[in-house]
Amino acid sequence: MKKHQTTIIDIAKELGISKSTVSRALTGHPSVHEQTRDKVLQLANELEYQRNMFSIGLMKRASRTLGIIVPEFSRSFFPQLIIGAQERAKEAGYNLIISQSDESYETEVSNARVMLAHQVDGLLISITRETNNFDHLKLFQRKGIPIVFFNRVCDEMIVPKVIVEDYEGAFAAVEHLIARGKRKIAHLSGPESLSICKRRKAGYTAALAKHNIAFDEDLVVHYDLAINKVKFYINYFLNLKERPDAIFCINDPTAIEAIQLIKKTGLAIPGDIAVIGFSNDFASSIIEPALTTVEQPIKEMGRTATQLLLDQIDRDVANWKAPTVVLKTQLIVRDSS
Amino acid sequence: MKKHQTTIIDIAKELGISKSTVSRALTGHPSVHEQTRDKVLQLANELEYQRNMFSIGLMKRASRTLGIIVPEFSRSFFPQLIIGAQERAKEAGYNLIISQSDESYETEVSNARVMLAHQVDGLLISITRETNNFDHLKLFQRKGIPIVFFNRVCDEMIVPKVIVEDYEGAFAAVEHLIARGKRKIAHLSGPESLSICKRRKAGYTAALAKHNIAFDEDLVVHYDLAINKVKFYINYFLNLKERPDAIFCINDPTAIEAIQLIKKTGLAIPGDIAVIGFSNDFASSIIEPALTTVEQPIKEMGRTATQLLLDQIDRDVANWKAPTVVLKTQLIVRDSS
DNA sequence: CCCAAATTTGGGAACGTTCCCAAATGTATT
DNA sequence: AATACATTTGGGAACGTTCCCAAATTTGGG
Repeated sequence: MKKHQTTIIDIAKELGISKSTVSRALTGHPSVHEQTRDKVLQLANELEYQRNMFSIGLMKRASRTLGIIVPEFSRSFFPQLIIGAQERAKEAGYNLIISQSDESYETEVSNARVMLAHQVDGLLISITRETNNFDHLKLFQRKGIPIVFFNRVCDEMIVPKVIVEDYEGAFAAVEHLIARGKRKIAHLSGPESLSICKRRKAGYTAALAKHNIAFDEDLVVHYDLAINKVKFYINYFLNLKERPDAIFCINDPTAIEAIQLIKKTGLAIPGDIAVIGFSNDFASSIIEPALTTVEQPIKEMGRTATQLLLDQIDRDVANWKAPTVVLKTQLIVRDSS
Repeated sequence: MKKHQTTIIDIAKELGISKSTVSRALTGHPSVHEQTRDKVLQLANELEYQRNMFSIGLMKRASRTLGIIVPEFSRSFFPQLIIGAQERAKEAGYNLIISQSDESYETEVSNARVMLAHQVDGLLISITRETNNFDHLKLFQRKGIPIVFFNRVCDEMIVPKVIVEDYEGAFAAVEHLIARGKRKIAHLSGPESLSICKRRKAGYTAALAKHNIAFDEDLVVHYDLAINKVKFYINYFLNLKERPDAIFCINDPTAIEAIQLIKKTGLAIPGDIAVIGFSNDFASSIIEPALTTVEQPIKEMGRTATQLLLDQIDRDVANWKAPTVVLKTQLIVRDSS
């Protein structure tokens, strides 16, 4: 099935010169006669010559390939982020291998192995909601392959990270709810292990404190981000003796689900209950009432993370302070609050 | 920066055996003494040995990697499809390299080159709305690398294809509108070059014919799928002397945009104008009124396309009839019709 | 016209693995 | 004990490229 691939040796033989010269001509090495170069280039083109990544990779011990592992694909957040990462990688002459861990720790570990097998020059990763053990990533460090975390980061590893102003965004969202007269503000958060959840919760708490609203433990619940479980927690809120008058949700898909559930009960949004999300997904402007949310620069996050990775690859200094870049967020006020 | 990678030679030296034996132990070759195998496996594990894809690829002239090129990432359709493809690839022990052409012909060509450079064993592709020249894909055929088209296929190339019942789906959608009493049914289609558009339009035309409704050329327009241009064509429809009483849109994002625009004018959906989409995206059930649409088995399409590709890779018979698999569609009736 | 310097080319090792063939070792059969 | 045969191992070529060093060729200045 697979035909013979034309190699530099084919070209060399055909032109009666050595493979070294062909190689030089093809890679644009300066010390090769112009006529020779032209002949080589033309013949290469004619024979549809294609450089063999394997032999090059073997020689250079580098693949000019970056890997990215994201937890999921089904909402718009990560695909958008990947576009940004891919753009930057391409600009720098790198390819990007994409894989998704499906929110499963095991798949993440397996994906990491694949990345290793593909000899990626660096890894971008946003961990799953389950990931508590980071051995598979520390392995990269031991092998000297740089890593950058984005969005969902690992606090215990000292590597560059890109996050957004989760704290500030959450703070602004909750303060906005307070300004709207809401006082019993609930927070439907994600897994406590995820740092984004911790930071958003901290912003929520701080906003309440600033306005002298007592923190009520019953009004904060954590769930595992499985979209079909939103119903359970919304029902819990709605059936509390003192029903909350606003819900700050950990992300937009959760908030959208919440809005749909609340609407079914006949309660008015935002009159009876206001809802706020986080991330400004595409669907958020479509639902009625349109969702108030905290916008984050998604594509930018992909680009920045990739840049930090490239920085590490170029650098050969071992000990430099791994930066944590924090990108701005912005509150988008719509009809749900 | 990059540390020394442990190789089979390191292991061989350490154990005082030959690299051949190590290789055999690692690949599970039967003719190696059990004790030797165990020793090798244990040391490999200890040294965090990782097989080098480059040398293996070089030897075997196969990468056990498939490539997939999709036109875009921003809506849920292609990401979902990729999940299906990735599942099937993984099951078969293949990795998947993903890239998106951003609806640009040039990027598609460039992506194809990257796939070639990565020595993919096969390529899955859905072409951009611009692609009219297929030289970059015929090159794969000449090199003996199998291709499978899905969703947006190329008619002139004889390779396996996976599509859905576009004709039947469109037929059912239009017939449903007619059953609802609609008679002036418009069709907002995509680029005429795309076969899906041709087929859906044929279904539309046939449904009209079956019910003795005259085909009105003014009621069919083609556009390039740039979402910000929907406005122009919807306005065109609304300002016709004989305003249509239904619009069959080429896909869900278009239909969603249409609904939003029509709502702004104060016209009732579906009373004044019914709207139907195609594909059943996530956002379609969220918008109000919820969108009636033709559901297609997206993940299944990804799986099937991958299977067809694997079939070709395994097969060494040169001339076999390239199959075109047609997957079922199903009309989902909601509130917009 | 010759020598030195600059330009251009060729030869061959190296990258890490697989795989074939031959060699070595072990086991059974007569 | 000798032969045949099965099991296990080692040696080395091959995959396609890069890169170093040396060889060949051209160029230029005196």
